[in-house]
Amino acid sequence: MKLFVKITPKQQRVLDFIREKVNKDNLPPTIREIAAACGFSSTGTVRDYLDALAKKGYLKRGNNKSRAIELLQGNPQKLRLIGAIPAGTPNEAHEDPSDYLDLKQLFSRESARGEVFALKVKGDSMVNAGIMDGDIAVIRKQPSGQSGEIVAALLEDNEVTLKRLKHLKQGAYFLEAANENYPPIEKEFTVIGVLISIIRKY
Amino acid sequence: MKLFVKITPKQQRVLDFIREKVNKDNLPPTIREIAAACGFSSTGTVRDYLDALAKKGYLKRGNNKSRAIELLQGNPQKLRLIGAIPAGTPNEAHEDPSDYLDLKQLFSRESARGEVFALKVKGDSMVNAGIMDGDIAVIRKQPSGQSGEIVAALLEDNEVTLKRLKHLKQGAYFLEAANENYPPIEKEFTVIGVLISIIRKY
DNA sequence: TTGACATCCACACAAATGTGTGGTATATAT
DNA sequence: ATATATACCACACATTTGTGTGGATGTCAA
Repeated sequence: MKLFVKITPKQQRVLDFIREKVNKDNLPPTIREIAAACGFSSTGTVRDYLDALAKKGYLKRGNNKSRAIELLQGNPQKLRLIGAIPAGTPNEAHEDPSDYLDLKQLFSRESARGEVFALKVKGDSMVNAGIMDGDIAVIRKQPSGQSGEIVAALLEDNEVTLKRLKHLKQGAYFLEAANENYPPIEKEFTVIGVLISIIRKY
Repeated sequence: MKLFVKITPKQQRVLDFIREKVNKDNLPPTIREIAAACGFSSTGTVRDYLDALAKKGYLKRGNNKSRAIELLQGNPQKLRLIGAIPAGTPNEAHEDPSDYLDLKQLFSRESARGEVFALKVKGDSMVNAGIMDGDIAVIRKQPSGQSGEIVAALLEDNEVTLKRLKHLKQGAYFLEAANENYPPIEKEFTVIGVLISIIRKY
């Protein structure tokens, strides 16, 4: 899949119409609606445009489904997800669903059950785990965690903290920071959930 | 059109399925897709449900148009966002709208200003900036960046890398890793965008 | 000159799709 | 009693819709 493929003015016009329809009606147009709007007399022409735009990564098409046009750029819900560019042939258009990051689906399963909340991280006690001051930690609510998992825990003073949970042989637990300047917490604490995601905004 | 009309459990089930489809695929379902999902053997049954839900103001229907179902009572996908010093346990409900993280709006502003894409981070060259192997970097496409900003850059060998951009006095630039094991990159490179967010899933 | 790409067309066809008609049954309110 | 709403079904039908096939022309790089 090529990265930044230029789009021709005519392709831009087709794309603009689709975007306009989606924004206005919340419903992508059919092939014939595009043809009528852009002045094409053949459905095949529109199909060629859609295939070209899909190949360039501007939209995604469904198979044999009406109106199955999904915009990928200028649409914050779904982002193109690229890995390291393989040196050689970077121009295949493969329909790998893992090529896209769907923001709506990021936590859809968990949040549908209503057991997810977000926690703003304060301090640098987890910097060595890549968790920085100001990060947003997404937590799935649950009363315990496995050893090594990063959990949100409620301390005695009603403060919520993010630490790595460690099990001891005797069934005891403690909380370990990912920063040598912070001592482990062995006092009483309650696990309120496990970390499932970190979101940071710059 | 009446609002706040009660709907029956079965109507709720149909509505939930539509909402799920719209959130997941950005495409409303067809009548027959609803029938299959909700266990109806007749398309007429679904039409009756859609008419009932439309009459109650929960959705709007188009005429003779496929998938023309427009939800009128949306569900913003929001997460409770609590700070590090909560006034109580996160189980308590305090309904401040600023206490919610709206996933749909996470990158709406940035994507309005330009194209946004996601890049899967490879390697540990930015660990000291809290960016780890496997993280998803959200990049706003732009051809340059300010000194100190973390940018995605295209190297000579067509590899995309994430580094901190540094300006020199003479108008020259170089890329600096956030890991002392990696030397700065002063060879030819092209900035393709600036980092606006990091997303990590556990 | 070959190939890839862009830019169009016409027409056919199967499948998908919304709608229409005519039922059955239960419950509830007027 | 009558009307209204809910909750289904089967089947037919006309359209809508995406796709397939087979062209055409031109540009541009290798």
